[in-house]
Amino acid sequence: MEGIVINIEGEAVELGSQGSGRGADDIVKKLKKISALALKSAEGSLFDISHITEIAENRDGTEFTAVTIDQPEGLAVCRHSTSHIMAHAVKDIYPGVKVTIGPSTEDGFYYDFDTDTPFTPDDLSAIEKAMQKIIKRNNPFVRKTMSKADAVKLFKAMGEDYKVEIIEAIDAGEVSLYEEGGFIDLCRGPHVPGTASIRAFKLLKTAGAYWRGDEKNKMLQRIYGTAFATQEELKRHIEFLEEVKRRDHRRLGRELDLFSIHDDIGAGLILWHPNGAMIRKTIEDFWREEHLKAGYKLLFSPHIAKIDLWKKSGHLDFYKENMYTPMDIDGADYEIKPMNCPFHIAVYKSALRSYRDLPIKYAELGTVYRYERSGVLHGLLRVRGFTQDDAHIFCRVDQIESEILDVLDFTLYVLRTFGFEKYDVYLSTRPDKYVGTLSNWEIATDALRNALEKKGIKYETDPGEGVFYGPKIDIKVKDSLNRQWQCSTIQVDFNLPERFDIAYRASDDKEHMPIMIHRALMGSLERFFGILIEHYAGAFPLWLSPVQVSVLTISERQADYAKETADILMKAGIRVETDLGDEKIGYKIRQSSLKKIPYAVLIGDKEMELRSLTVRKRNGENLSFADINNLLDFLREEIESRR
RNA sequence: GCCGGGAUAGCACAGUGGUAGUGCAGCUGAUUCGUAAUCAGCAGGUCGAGGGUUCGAAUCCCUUUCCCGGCUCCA
Repeated sequence: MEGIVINIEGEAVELGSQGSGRGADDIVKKLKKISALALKSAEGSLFDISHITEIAENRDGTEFTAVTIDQPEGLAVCRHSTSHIMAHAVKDIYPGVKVTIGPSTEDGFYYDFDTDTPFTPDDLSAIEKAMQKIIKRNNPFVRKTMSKADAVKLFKAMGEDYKVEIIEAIDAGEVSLYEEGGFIDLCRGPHVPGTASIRAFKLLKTAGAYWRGDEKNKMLQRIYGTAFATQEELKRHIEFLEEVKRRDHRRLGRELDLFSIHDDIGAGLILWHPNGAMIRKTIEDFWREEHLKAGYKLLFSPHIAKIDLWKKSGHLDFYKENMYTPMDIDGADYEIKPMNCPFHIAVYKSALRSYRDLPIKYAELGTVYRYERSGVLHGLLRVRGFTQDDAHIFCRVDQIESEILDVLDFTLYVLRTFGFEKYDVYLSTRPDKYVGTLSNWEIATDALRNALEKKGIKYETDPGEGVFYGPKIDIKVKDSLNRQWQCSTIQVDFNLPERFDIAYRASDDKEHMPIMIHRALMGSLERFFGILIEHYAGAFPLWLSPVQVSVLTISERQADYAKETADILMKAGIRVETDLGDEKIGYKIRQSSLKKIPYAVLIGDKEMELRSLTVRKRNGENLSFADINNLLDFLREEIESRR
């Protein structure tokens, strides 16, 4: 065990055996003092603190760092251990339950159990109490190893069939077990030194989950929970979850009268109410304007097409489960469209194209219908009928990179306009099953990568995650709560040009096949709208607000003057509403605030006399304007800047 | 699709076999008020839909539609 160095809060401590360095017990003591949860090797693997001597024996010459709960890995270890404690508590209370797996997740942990009687919310608090007791006892987590055969025997004897199945699938001679207060679980580890290392946790909800995520397997009962370094952080997380609830677009959609979904119309089908429709109209106007500026041509295409089109496009082969059953029209089968691409190709094919025409960029707000399983529908975020902000760029291979560069700029500009400043970018490369030539894949993937690098955009590569027809770039925006949403996608396509045999005449006087780039910036208007509602918590910036200004009177004396004022604003293109009733001004302001109208113009005798305007911002701040033209200039400036 | 929970007035909810309720919103009247809820009165329901059990069903049973939480995180 020569040369083992453990970094403890910046101090390098050498682990020695006889004479040199510090003894293992001594180091463990030191580690416990700083509440270290695990040790991390130079290459990033994690180990138990109690395992320190074994580490030393097996891993000479390696450097380790103490990991505490303040590091992401430490928090993950803590959550994983909490899931074990939960399983322990569940087994204590319900001995017949079989345990399966219980990993840590991005913001907590879960454990899946096989039980005939699902857990209720009352069960959760009982389990929590049992967990508190286990934590209080500070049982040490003890790591053991045994041969696969012995482990199988052990878990078979315990009746833990799932563990047996897991062990049998493990590709190693030995497996590790963790024991804590008599509860033994198969686990790779590492774990916190003792149960008292868990300081703040909460069980959150129960859910059904298939064994190994496969719907052919048995449905298990999952319990979700989370754990944090301190009660304070746990409290903050719970407040965050409440904030998420407050911003729920389905709730705000009803409160602000933006959209609705009806049983008798159908699941996953959206009605846009006047307020929502106004926002959509504003988004669409912006979208069209910017596309024209960026050199796109706008298209409209029908909602249905003959089934042969979908056979030719290949959708019937690879997209069938998302398509509705065809309808018979005069003896021919028609399909409702799940995508817009075949129509855009038909427009491309409607004339002979020269290399000089390329790139040709067609854009359409195309409404498509896709079958989604009933259980996955979710407000505006997962629907069955939606409008894609779709575009197809037909270009030569040598144009791919510059087109991608343009699309990236365009995408980020559009996302920024909607207040999305932060995003993560992913480059997905060739999967195992693919169409097109290897050289084309290489050219296209390089083009995407070069474009990202030229822009200096940080990205992650997802190897093999591309679509079968070409590589792609996905952009996932982060909203104001730092939640990630995928909206934008840029995909190269070798498949459709070939299937539809599209061509252009090149300078060599021969026919060549163009490459297609599919791209969507917002993805689907419905989904994007849902994300926007949550991002802004319903308080849209002025340019998007369905009602921009409310005109409120102090008493009914000012009604006529208020009407005049509102009329001037309306004629100037401001979306305005009035509240001239006999309620008190406090009530009217409350109503205006609840509707999240950006500005309220308050009109009393004073304003009427001086012809000045008092304006209350949504946040309570007061502004005053000498006359209505000053207010108009102010509003116009804010609308144009799209702040 | 599957597991669990749910559907009661426009909205949020209470009501476990015996005459359907509360708050907000709505309507009417009073009030005319200066920065987030003035007061009073009135009206509003095939208790998601269909079937069954019962003297009697919002309530119990079956079917069905829709909604909600999940179903990638691999010991």
